[in-house]
Amino acid sequence: MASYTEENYLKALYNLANPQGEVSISDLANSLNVSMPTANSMVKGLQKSDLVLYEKYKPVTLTPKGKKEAALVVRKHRLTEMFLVKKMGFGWEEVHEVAEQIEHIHAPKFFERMDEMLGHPTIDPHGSPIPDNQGRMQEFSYVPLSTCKPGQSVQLTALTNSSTEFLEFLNSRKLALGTELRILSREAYDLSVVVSYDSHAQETLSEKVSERLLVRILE
Amino acid sequence: MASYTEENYLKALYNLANPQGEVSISDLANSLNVSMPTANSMVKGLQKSDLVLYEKYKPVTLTPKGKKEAALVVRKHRLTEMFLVKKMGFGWEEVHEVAEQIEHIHAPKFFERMDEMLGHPTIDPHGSPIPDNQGRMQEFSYVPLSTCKPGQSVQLTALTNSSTEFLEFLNSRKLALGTELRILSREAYDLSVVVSYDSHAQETLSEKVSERLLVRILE
DNA sequence: CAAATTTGTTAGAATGATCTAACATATTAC
DNA sequence: GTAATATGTTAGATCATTCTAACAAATTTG
Repeated sequence: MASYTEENYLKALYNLANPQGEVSISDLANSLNVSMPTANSMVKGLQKSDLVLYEKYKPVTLTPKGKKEAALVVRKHRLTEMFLVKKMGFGWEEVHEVAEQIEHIHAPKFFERMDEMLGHPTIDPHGSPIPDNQGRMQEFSYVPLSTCKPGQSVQLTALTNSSTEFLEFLNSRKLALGTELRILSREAYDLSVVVSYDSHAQETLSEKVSERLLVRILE
Repeated sequence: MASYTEENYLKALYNLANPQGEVSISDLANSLNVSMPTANSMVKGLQKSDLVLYEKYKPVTLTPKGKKEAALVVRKHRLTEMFLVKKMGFGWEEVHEVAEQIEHIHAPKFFERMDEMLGHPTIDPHGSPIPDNQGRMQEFSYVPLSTCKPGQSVQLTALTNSSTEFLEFLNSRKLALGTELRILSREAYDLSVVVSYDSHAQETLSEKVSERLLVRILE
């Protein structure tokens, strides 16, 4: 069984994977705040346990076994976030650190009960999909707000970044998952997007923000 | 801040302490399923952090600082057990293993919310007291079993006499500190008390014995 | 394409938590 | 009050996870 540390490596590999499923040693080291030699030697260990594929000077890939283990950790993380928000009155911006710890608890029944109490949710409070108990993830077709055109109506469904600062920014603008936006215009000079929603008749979102907001196109 | 492992040592010392607060290295090692040299070297480390008092060949004692840290871990453990039973539908017999893990989570708000949702409980599902958020344990007033009334549930908590014979008598009846007793009846002619506990459906304790058993009334 | 930069690897060491073997001290029992 | 037993300590090793320093390969850039 993977250690606490190994679980964190698996999760990072899962989250950092490019469309080919590859992660560089430097991205891995960076994301876990460890040195490259550390990441390198841990990857060799994960390879011995058949959790990753790895060749010198090549990027790392999760094996099916590693991917499933990683997905189950992610499942525990996202179920926990949902539980904290829906059942324990936490704000969505403050659940990440706690979930980072609880995701390593080994107690299937604990997470099964969360799942039942939440009615088997498929997305977490930030709109990220929750893998099922076999580690399978449902597919979504989200697009970044930055790729949408004026005149379109879209619904905010997920985020590519869940940093506290970003969530606090969204709170300050009363933007939440599920909010419906109408795209008024896109400024050519700085690529910012002007939208209206609810009581906000006109709100300008910078390119940086609009790239991180994933939306479902309504019309 | 104490590591996961150190927290387990502190908790064991807290739970194993005799009335003088002392714990032998062998009891400590035994309770944690580690070798004596391991316990010995960990204790030296805890001493460096001012969490225990220790002299070669002498029993170990928690410092006030160590005792407070230990009590806060115990608090998290017992609050968690209560939460699992009352809010998540667990049976009281299956919560221990999960609580052993969750007690090490560092997230004050998580446990504060549990505490609020449970209405600030003072005992856990097994009848053990829950230390407050300053690590203080409520004091219980012990009464002799001989003064209790039929129908009451009590927990054996202390003895007025610790002679070998008395302890051996208690051992022979599988009576230990912490055992919960239900008082079935009191015989008028010899003042003996009939109790049930664990697998002992019915056990008669003489007046002499029941005067020497100090119990905490549970209900 | 050669130089500069980035990325990755090896070697060697440190720390925390654990072990076994061997020895020392305390306690118990005759 | 010795001898036997139980308890405690030291020394030395191992394993997981981490580091820095030095070197090697791959990629980017002029």
